[in-house]
Amino acid sequence: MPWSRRKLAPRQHVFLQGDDKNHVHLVKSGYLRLYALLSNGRRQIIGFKTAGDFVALESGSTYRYSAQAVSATELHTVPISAFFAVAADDPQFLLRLYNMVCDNLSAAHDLVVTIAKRDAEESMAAFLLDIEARALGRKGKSDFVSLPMLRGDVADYLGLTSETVSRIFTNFKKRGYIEVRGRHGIRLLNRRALREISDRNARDFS
Amino acid sequence: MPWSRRKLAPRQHVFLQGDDKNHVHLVKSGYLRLYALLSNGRRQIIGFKTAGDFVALESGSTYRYSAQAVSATELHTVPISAFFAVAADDPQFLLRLYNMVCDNLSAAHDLVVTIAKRDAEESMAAFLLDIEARALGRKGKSDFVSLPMLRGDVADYLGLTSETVSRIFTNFKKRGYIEVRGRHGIRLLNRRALREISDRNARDFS
DNA sequence: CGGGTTATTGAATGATATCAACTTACGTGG
DNA sequence: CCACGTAAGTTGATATCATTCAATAACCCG
Repeated sequence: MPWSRRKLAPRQHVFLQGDDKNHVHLVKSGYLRLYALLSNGRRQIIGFKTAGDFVALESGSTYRYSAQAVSATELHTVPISAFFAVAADDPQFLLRLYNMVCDNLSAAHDLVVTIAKRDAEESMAAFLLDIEARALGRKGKSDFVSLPMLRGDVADYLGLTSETVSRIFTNFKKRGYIEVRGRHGIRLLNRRALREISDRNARDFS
Repeated sequence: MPWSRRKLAPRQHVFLQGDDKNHVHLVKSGYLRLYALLSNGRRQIIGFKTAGDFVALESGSTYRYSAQAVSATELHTVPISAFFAVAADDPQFLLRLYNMVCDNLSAAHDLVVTIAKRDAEESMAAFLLDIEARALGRKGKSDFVSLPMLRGDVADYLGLTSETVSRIFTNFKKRGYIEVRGRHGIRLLNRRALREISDRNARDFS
């Protein structure tokens, strides 16, 4: 399968919402944000992609969202025709793609659940636990996790404002649940407490 | 492919979150709600399914959400092993499944966007337009559309409360945007206005 | 070290949840 | 077929929490 390498600087776009979809992308290193620009000008981030993740597996002839580098990012790009030509000949491969999209679907459902919590603290706690769990596949436990995205990215992902995100970071710090190092380093000190917040009932009987 | 027919009364479950996933389902008539029960007891509806829709195409060995009949529903049920045996032998069929899951993924993204609007009126306007568009495939224009689900379902779908949903219905009625007949009939009288609400900027410069 | 971007903090506003009372719709059985 | 009873929906008052606007502080790149 033919592919080409591509390097992106922060803020550079892989593609824009509405572009003709001619390629599928595989992230080799770095970090991407996928986002939709709403007609009202707001931005909804629908996911982040990191090394090993495929981008644009969905059907449709145009991209439904934009993909932009958060930090310096390398990716491999494959013409979509070649990609699906291989897939059509190799049911095994197609099945793997199928499962990847299924995983994306589950992730989207999780995002719905996280957003709809309607309590900023709950959403944030769930987000931090999720980010750490995803990173834990690579690193050792109880270590600092990299948070490459900006506060505004977290906000646009969870449906909050960057101020609220900032306030909750501060609040979690004060309560000793997390430790923050610089802008992009975070370490969870009290996962249990975060899990309780993430799971707590809005109408609490305490 | 072997399949069996199944009839469900309102409130009856097709399956529960956490059950072993042994079957795939195809809705023949009626209406289903798919929902996740959160650890805090709240319910997040992640989608509704109607005639022609497949349920449980996702990967994974257990159901990640529950499926329950809203109104009397008929469906065809296929053992998952048989289903994927056929799919593995028939790349054409597998590709169609792939595209269906992709559509589900897009729908989930749309839901994220709708919820994250964070303005109840915007979410509701988008919801009504979406419901009508989906139903319009079958019926003539400017007609009453069936809204089989309850107010509480809409609320749990959009991340609101049933009271808020109710208030907005009333409000849209008063403004002449919609007409409501009984509990389950609705007709959009002013799509343009609804679209403007759905698309309006929170920080409006008017 | 300096400039610009990003993040934090504060005060006030406003939208939606909550709690509670009341009304309507609808299916069931008489 | 009508009356009734229950579940669903509506409406109102209040409280809460996130947003908004604004000012300051920290970070990071050259």
